[in-house]
Amino acid sequence: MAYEQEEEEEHEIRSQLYEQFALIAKAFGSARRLTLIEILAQAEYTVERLAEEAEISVANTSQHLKTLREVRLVKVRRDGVVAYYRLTDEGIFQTWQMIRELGERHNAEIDRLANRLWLDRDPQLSISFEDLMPLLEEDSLIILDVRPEREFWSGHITGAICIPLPELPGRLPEISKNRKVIVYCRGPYSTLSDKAVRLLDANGYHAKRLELGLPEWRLQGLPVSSQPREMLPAS
Amino acid sequence: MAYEQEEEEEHEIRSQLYEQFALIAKAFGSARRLTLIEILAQAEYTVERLAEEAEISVANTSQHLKTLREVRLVKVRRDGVVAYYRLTDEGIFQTWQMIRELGERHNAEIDRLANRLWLDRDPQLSISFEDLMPLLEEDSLIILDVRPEREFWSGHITGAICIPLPELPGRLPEISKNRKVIVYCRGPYSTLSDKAVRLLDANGYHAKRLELGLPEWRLQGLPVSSQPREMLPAS
DNA sequence: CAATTATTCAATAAAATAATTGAATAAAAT
DNA sequence: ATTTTATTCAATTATTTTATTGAATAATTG
Repeated sequence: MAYEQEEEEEHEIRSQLYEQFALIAKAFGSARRLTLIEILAQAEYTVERLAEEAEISVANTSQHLKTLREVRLVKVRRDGVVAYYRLTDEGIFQTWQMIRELGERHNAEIDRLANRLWLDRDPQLSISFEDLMPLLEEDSLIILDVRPEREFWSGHITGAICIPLPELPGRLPEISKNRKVIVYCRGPYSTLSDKAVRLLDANGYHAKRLELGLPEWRLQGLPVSSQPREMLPAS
Repeated sequence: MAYEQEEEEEHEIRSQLYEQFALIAKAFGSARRLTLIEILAQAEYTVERLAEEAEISVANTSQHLKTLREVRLVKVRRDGVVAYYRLTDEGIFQTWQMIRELGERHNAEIDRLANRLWLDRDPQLSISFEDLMPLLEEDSLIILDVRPEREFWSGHITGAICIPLPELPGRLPEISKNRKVIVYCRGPYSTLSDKAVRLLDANGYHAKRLELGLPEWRLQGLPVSSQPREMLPAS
């Protein structure tokens, strides 16, 4: 009888414990929150700028950030009225990446949607980290980061230059035509670099797109440079 | 205008894509489903046996398995009326482990609950994989797997012997008293090995508990032995 | 061929989650 | 001291998710 009761209680504790783990998984279980996580994997952001990047209303973004905060997936620091959000640690991005890879391996619908997103992504114009490595020796190579400036300063491939996509058309003259250009952005589902490659290609440049983004580059232990927070631009 | 519309459409596709990834995360977002995943990480199971192990009703277990199946976290094979479920690949357990580690790192409630579950787990009687390695040379060591037989045959530490916990009291004579015993089970939140260590200890054995379970051992690439499916016991 | 067994399905009621809207708060700027 | 700005909160409605119960299905066994 006492033994049965002990078993009962143990089962109850374990249920509560797994309920807590489930809360963490649930925090990843929303398209909007995954979008926020993807952006926060690039840089610390304020609620308003984050909402703008994610194309979600500010109030809704704030609510989702609250959910993420409750299970400690994100942290806030406050500077006056302004709240700066960032991922708690590298494990958050890693977990998102694992979920992403599960989907890529097993889910046909994901395959279909990814291909629609990549309609005009030419596989010939893509390059993996591995294939880039030997080319890094040549100094005739330009590595171009087309993410928003704030993301670049928060961490970029060492040696890369920063021209955010919206500014690229006006700043083409800054790029020498006789050097190969390698463009990268946030990750496999970000199309900033696709658009940059198309633009460069149309203007007679020899440009390729890195298959993965900065967070994946960092996770693989490849060289990243960044600016201390105090020196970051406002927006 | 056409550009705006293109942006619109891209946003829509990306939303749908992330919705798919969210479905996968949601599948991990239930205490009961995590319990099922934890058990399926040990071995293939039928619905009924799985329900029994997880202490969930059969109908409810079947429903949760359906959810897991829909996002391809589990696979079924059928043999007559009997359905055998198993995890689709190693990535499922890895993802669960990442979520578990996130919780352990950041969630105080999880810490509190784990400690209640481990009330009578003596840290002195625990040993890590790393610390076990040098001891493996001594052949005076007995490695004891106290999980259900089906889990043992599906994969166990090479050299281990199998005595399921419920049978242990009656089978103590099989264990030589002058050899150290290392007991293991499903993982850090399984208490089968705690109970075994307590029993052995009370009977004059020198027993310790492995901190992690078989799935973690396998994931680290340590030596595992198993029996082909056809040779597995029925229950 | 009836009975048994393992699994799934359908219906239900309760609970949790989502996005929108508009208001509240509180620091900073005028 | 007002006004502006960034963020959060509260209320609402719609939707989704959950566990239970009891029935349906379909392969085996007697």
